[in-house]
Amino acid sequence: MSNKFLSAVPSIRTIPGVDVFDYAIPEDVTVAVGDVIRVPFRKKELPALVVAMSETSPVAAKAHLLSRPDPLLSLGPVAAQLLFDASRRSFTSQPSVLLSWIRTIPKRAKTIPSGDQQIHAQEQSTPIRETRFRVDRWNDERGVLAEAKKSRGRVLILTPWHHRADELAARLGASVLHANVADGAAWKAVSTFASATDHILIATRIGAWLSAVADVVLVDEPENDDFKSDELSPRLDSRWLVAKAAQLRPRLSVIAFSTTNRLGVADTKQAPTINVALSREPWKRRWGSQIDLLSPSSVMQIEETLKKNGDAWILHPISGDRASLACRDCGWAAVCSFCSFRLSQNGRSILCKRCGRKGTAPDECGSCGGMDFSRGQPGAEHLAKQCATYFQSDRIRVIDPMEFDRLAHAKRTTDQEGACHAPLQIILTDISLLASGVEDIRRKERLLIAWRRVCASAVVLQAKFHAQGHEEALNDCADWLTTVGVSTVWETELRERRAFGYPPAVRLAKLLIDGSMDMAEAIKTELMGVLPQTWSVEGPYPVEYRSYTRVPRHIVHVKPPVTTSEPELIDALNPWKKRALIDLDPIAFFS
DNA sequence: AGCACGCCGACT
DNA sequence: GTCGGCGTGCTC
Repeated sequence: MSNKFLSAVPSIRTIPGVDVFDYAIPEDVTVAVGDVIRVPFRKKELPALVVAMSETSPVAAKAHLLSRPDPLLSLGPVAAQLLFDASRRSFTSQPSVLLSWIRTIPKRAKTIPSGDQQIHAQEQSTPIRETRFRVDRWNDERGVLAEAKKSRGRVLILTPWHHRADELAARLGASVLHANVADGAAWKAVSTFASATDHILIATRIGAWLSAVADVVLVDEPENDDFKSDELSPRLDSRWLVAKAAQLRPRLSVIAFSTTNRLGVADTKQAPTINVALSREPWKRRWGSQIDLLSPSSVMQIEETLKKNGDAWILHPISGDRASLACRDCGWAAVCSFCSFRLSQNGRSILCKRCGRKGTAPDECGSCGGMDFSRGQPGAEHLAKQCATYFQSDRIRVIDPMEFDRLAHAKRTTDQEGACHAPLQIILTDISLLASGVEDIRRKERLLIAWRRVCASAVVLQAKFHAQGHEEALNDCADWLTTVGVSTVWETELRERRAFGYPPAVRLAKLLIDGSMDMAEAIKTELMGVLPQTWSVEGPYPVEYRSYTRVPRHIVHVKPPVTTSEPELIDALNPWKKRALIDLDPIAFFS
């Protein structure tokens, strides 16, 4: 009765350091590294990824015997390596990372027929590795759709938002994977993709790890910071996963599709010029309009469009009724009880835009007892009510940028199906709102990217675009639509970041420490004692806007020289992963 | 004896 | 990070 052993990473949340568990298997059973199996764990059965095989085990005495470890899926050794690297990079345990990849597997999931060898890479000509800059990333003759149809093998398309994934999947007749896909369907998407020879899967960032088994990865808008997870999700960047998979698999093709090149990446002067039918109008103190947020000229343009049986979309980047729930008398602002983000209001209900939790608006100010919450800026709901009363038309809609993106994609599809081309007028209430909620140092970068994204959609929709806002921002934004304009802004931005010591001009790692200032100071002192003299350590900076119920949080900045490699940085910070959440600055995509 | 609660170490 | 084993202490 001789046994051998396999080492597996179970799909479960564990603390850093609890990574791999050994199980005994009969000598004559074959299991491969990268196979997904079920293992007993405590009182449960969990999905697990086989990461190593061995003849002996240091924990042989307590290793359970798996008499029939039938693989449910074979992902190949690269998946195991990618899991290891992703875990190191995110300073979280391998099981926790795997849990974000494979949540639950249906009870009745089929096992792979024994002896059925998976093919993990197609015979391919030279792989493609490039970023393409396009006004219309999807429909361009060398855009996402064309490339997806042309590609052979397993094609993984990554896109930032659910609605885009659904839209793309519908257009390509392909399967889809995102957070709203139910467990059973998600497993089906993953297992079908991993075991198919020719298949297209559209996924949001949660499917980025599948680049471990894909033949071609197409990335829609990798420059988009919305990709980056907030502090509640695993600290993994899908761009990083794709780049790492590409590094591990020389035959993998990766094509990224962008409208704007990222700040600080080598490919300057590549952002395409966007020829949008643009008019601009600076805010005036009193423009005597019937509608709060629209100038008389905007109102007129809408009326003309409606007269021609056209549609008017008012882009107002504040969703809900009010920008935030803030007291007029004392300035107190309601914050989410879970994540402490400022809450926005929509009628009587409140919404946290960071964690998505909903609730009912408080009756009175939590600080002074006042009842007037009108201090926040009017939101889209508020504006929509005014517009409905004034224009008396159902061809007018008030939308935020996310909804705009969704509508733009939907309308493009119906237009292509031969519907009539009614004229479309888009009004942007205030350009600077496109970058609201962004820290100062990155505001211009975000504004430029968001602005170009909106304008590119307007071009694709063949719409007329009217932008309101402060004079200064409006003056600049026309230049941002040109190749030269973007490159000029990026140059000045980089100079500024250099002056203020901000990424991407410097490397920056953030340690988020939950605890008192003293505790954060202590960690800073430790860091300074251990890290090389050439690295600077700054802070701790207290994090504001945290509710009383939560422990205070402090941030320490670690700035190694720009020449420091990623593995060096990871190794240096690794000892602190149990006492701090560690964020490395996002990497450049194929720089 | 039967059960609720909470602490603390182990999970293979 | 959970889970669950086990000790404590309260109730029937």
